[in-house]
Amino acid sequence: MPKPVIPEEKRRRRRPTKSGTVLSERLIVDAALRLLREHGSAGLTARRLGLALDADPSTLYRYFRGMDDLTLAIGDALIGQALEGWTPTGEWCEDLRTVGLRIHAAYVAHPQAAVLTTSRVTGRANELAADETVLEILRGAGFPLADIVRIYHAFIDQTLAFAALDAASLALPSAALQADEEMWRKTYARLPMATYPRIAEAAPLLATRMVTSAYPTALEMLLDSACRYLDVPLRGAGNCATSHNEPAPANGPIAPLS
Amino acid sequence: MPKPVIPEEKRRRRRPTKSGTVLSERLIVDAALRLLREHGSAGLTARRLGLALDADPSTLYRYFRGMDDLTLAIGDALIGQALEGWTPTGEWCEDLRTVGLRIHAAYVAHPQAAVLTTSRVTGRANELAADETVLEILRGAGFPLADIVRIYHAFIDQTLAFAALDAASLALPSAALQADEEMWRKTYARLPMATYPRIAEAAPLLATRMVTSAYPTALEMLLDSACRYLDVPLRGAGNCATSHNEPAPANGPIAPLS
DNA sequence: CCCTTAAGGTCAATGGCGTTGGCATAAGGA
DNA sequence: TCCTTATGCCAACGCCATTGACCTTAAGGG
Repeated sequence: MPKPVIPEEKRRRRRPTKSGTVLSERLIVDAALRLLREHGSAGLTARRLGLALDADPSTLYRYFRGMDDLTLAIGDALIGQALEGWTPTGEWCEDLRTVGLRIHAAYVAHPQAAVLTTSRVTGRANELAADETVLEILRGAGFPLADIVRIYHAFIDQTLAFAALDAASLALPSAALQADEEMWRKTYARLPMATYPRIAEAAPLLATRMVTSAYPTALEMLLDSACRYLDVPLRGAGNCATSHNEPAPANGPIAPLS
Repeated sequence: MPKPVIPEEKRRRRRPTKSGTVLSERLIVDAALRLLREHGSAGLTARRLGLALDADPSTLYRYFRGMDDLTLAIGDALIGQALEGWTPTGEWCEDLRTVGLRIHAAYVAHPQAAVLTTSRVTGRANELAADETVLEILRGAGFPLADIVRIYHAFIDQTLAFAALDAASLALPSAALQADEEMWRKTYARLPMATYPRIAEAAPLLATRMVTSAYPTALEMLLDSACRYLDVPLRGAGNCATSHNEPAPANGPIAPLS
């Protein structure tokens, strides 16, 4: 067992644990999700997981290379849930909206798990299926390939990015979460009009809006831009005063600015 | 020291550490940023920080309530860097673009630190100043207050969300990072046309695009939607087939869907 | 139906982590 | 110069992930 690679699902299930249950990847992932919900995103520990499964912590290393490998398996499960049972209607705008909201909702439904997995790229089946779906929807809308890829990129990363952000808020220990929410009601609401005039005048609206997710709004703006672009590919009159013909001018690399 | 609240910046600096240096919040935060860059986002530990400062780990608790408090201070520093030295031009669209790209860049320049702080709300001075700035820009554009708040919310959360997502990629151990990038070139590029036709046809474009940040594209689409909305507040003909009059219809709460 | 074999459990130990209580000492006001 | 106390240090506690050695028992051939 120094570094004995873990056998795949082709394992001939063998010994039950001392309490009688027979382990499996599925069983472990489910237990992990339960632990995450109950103890927070930092509450998934090998010891606790062993305790929850009535098995020794070291047993987990028969199923996963380490805790990181386990989190990838958890992420795969979440993606799978997102589009489970959904079928496209053919209305590209509606379909894109639904897919976005579903993926976002699936992650946000398991915030503590989402925090650990949102930014990981697994290349597994469920992830591929989701990508294929989005590309297919955009193709059906009639975009040229270059625009399909541009919009796909913005759409999927925006969805994952908001999922991660919103999940992170929800995954905070409840004390910190309440503190954050009350920040908008108390701190921000009582800022002096003299030094923070714009925050002060917007405070009531901010207090109600900032405690919700901005994803629906941002998604709608993205869809809006794509819709209008389908009619008028290049920006006509009445746009931003600044001039640039490409809707997505320069995509910098993710960038080691140091 | 059971729970001896930490005195504020009104501390009369006193003893130097045994190696002669006199500690300060600034010094500690800088050292923390250095550690994060060198050892990754999980590499900031009290022990290592103590080592880097030639001070006992427990000394840090004279300056911060705990490691969490320290991360908030780090986040504050990042926000401060983002808008340092910038002044608005008066062109709202350009200003909004610049502010967005600057905040995004500031976080992405310290990916390992950004991972820890992007989703936290501190309510400190630098954060407040940034919020005030964005609201002021939108007000100057002529939006009514309700729209100011709507767009502000989408803009700031989108910026932070992408910053977090992109930072998370960069903060991965370099081995995992290369693996992710090659995933698009190898795994995705060689998927069978039969089962994944859309991915297959888009593969070359995906390979070059997916390894960059989608933030510039998404930001441009948001600005595009806002710009056009300023001219035509309610959606006219030629929009999405699905009907809804509000650009941002239902903002769900961040949502315990359980 | 028994016997071998190795898969898959358990145990114990290692080294790292955040955090805290007690103690020592030097800085700065008097 | 002396006293107070802010601020540093030390040692210890109870977590954590991971690993190597050992043991138990089910699987599957004979």
